[in-house]
Amino acid sequence: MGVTKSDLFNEMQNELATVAKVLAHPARVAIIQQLLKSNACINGDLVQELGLAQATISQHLRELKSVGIIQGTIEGSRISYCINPMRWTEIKNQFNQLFDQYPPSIPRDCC
Amino acid sequence: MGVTKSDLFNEMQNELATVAKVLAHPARVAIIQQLLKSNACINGDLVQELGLAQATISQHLRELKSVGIIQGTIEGSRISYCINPMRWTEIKNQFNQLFDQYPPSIPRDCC
DNA sequence: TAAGTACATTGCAATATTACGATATGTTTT
DNA sequence: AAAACATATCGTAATATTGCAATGTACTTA
Repeated sequence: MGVTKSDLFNEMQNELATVAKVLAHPARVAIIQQLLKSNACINGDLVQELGLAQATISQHLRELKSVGIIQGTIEGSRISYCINPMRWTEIKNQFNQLFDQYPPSIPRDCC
Repeated sequence: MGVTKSDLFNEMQNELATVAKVLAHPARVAIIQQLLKSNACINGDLVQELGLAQATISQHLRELKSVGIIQGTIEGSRISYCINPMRWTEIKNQFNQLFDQYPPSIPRDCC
């Protein structure tokens, strides 16, 4: 196996899981935080900052791009990465839609 | 490989990634939503609700428990699962600490 | 245009995840 | 105590992820 049965779940559940998967690696969290921190848009200086090989960083960047949370613009021979503001807000809201479901308005008697 | 170099990253990054990994499966999102929805604390009725085998659900429950987001209490021969309120808030805050870093107070000129 | 720089992609080895049948453990009912 | 439940754990097959060296692609500078 090793393959998720995504047809069993609704779109919200699958989408949230997909985004969470992208955040589910410390290198990718670190990359995001670098982009947040750096005044100028950081590119492959990430290879210096984090201690991973260039190929590995590139792979992580691709996954971050795959859910649209970051975007890259070609800047001569370099590539400038940064947060995609629209998508950032969307993702933030997606998570908060889940997180704000608790505590429920009607109290529960459980546990 | 297949093994994350977690020593390269700080605690916040590793912890957020660990929690995100637990949310990174639609079945686990679905389980959480069932626990949120059900007035009484749902147990292995989850096997009925979601279309997965009992062993699979049990495995997902264990992962949710591993980060403390849910807790189970033995109720006779059954087990009653529910959200752990403290941990829920902690996790919500962890994510929002990241999410609220954007947009930055000082505007950026990038992209 | 050749050499250098920056980044992406490919290919591969090590490890992790997903799913489930089978089985173990513990509880309740008969 | 035996049978019937409820849940956890084990073992295993299929697939996914992580990391990197090697290589490809594209721009820049000499």
